[in-house]
Amino acid sequence: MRVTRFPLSTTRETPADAEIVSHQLMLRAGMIRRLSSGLYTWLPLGLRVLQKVERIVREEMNRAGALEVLMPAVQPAELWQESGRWDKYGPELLRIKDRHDREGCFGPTHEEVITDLFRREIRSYRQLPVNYYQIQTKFRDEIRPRFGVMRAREFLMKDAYSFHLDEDDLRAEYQRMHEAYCRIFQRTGLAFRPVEADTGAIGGSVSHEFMVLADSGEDAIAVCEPSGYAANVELAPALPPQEPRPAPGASLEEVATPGQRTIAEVADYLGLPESQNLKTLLVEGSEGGLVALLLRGDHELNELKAEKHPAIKAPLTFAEAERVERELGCPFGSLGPVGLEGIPLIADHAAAAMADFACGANREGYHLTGVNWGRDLPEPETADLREVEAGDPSPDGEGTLTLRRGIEVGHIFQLGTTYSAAMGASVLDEQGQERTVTMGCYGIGVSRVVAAAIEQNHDDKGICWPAPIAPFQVALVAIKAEDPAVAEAAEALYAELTASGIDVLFDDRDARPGVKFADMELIGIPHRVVVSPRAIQDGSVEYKGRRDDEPTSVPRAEIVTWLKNRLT
RNA sequence: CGGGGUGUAGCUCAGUUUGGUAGAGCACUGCCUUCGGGAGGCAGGGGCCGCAGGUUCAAAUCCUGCCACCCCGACCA
Repeated sequence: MRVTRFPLSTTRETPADAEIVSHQLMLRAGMIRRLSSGLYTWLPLGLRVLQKVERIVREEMNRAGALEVLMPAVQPAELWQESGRWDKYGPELLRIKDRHDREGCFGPTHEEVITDLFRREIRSYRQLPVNYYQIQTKFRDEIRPRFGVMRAREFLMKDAYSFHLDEDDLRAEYQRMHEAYCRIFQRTGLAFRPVEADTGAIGGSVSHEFMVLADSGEDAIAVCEPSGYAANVELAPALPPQEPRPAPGASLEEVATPGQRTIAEVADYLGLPESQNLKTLLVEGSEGGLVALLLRGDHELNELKAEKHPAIKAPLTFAEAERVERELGCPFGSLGPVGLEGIPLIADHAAAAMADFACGANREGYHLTGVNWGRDLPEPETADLREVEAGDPSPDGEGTLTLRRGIEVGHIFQLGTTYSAAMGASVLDEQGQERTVTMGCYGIGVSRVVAAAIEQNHDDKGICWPAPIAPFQVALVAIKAEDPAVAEAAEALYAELTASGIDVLFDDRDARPGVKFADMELIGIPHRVVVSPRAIQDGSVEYKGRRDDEPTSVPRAEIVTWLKNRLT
């Protein structure tokens, strides 16, 4: 491809509203353009990368035995009513009406459609297992789209759905998909990590996310390097403290703490560490009353853990300040578990292990100190409620956790029978008995992979594409192209490289060298070859890898082999 | 949905306080010079100053309403 036939539309200046580096570089390199909030056009350069990722995904899914289909992006409401998600799914679901007033939606995911397809097409256990996938545009009406294609409303996703007669077969397929995903992300050249994950709204039991490690990632993950344990922090269990609770040493006292509300303020005022303060959070219970959640002052509530507790209403809802004032007569900052009549207490394991602690006195401007479980108030019910922290023991008992950030590029689920049961997807088994099938589902955010790759591979000059997903393999730059000898040499080399199957971007523009170099580096082409008068003189060309510091002189006769050795 | 902010050339932004002929840099077009790290000169093209009302002799600028976008939070997962 010649640059004179492939407008680059690179910019030197960084667009003002792009926050993260991948978004900035995708705009500056001319890969994408925003049409509207969360909606992006892929320009030719960006599309090339997107399609490379798509191709790797497709090849590995096919290799793993999955079958490609293509389902409609627009789906009828009936199917969603059948699965029960028409009412459950929030405003993220873009609902639409056609001219006949029939309701439908633009698909954010395709469990319903695929389950419907399955029940119409597959009759016998002998046709199982089967795994259908598609690569297709999804729409989720994100409340706050941001970071370019990283969290867009419309995006390209590979989604796969497998069907099985029993759980064992599902687990085997799940494992195969797990391996296929590892191959896919390895091939894209990304540093990634599979982590245990929550199943969320999709439902199901077992689930893993594939995280590309990046500081800009929106998810936090807990990792234990020695043992290999890795999980999304929202899921990672915090183990109860090993040491037994110290015996009470102080007596209960009420002290005035005027104006002190937050844990930090109270701890500072009382001269105690935050870990000696008890944090009391009031949330709505599943029966309509309030429930008090108790945490050590320096710990954070894990909302997902909380809302999975049977006594707590899901989604987690904090008590309103007004209601607390009315029912308890004090503000949030003065809440404590002592004497909270009629409100169940649930203490985090670490909170239950505290002794001689401080907490609110349920009276504005006062706190209690020297509080002890079992003496000043009953032993509480305990649960794992807190967010894990760096340095916590790993849940598998080996080593300690570190926290890292990641970008979720893939998510696989063992769904079970949630959809097949609701929608009557079954087959006849060996005995001629009708059996509800069990399902798995497997997603990859294809467009997000592109952004994640940039987050992980860039420098101050621009993108440094991993070779397998680079828009072009080689940049060929002619310097002093108006010199007939240079033009001729560059044309000849371009023809030769193209003929040997190398994907070349030939910068044949009448531009200064600095402009060409800067553009080729910004758009991140992995290999660069320069043809110049000075090199022609001694029968060589100049080679430089995108991450190399210095160029290398390579004999003209050897450059094609030289490149091929580096392309693989 | 709540709070904050911004809308002026394709992009990055001045100009708004104090009303008086719409600007700069980059990008774009032409010519000349230059040519191994985003060149220089000259000459150009490009604007419903987000939209709609209002005040005024006169509005990018003041007033009212609306819209869009961005950030933080909540929501969603």
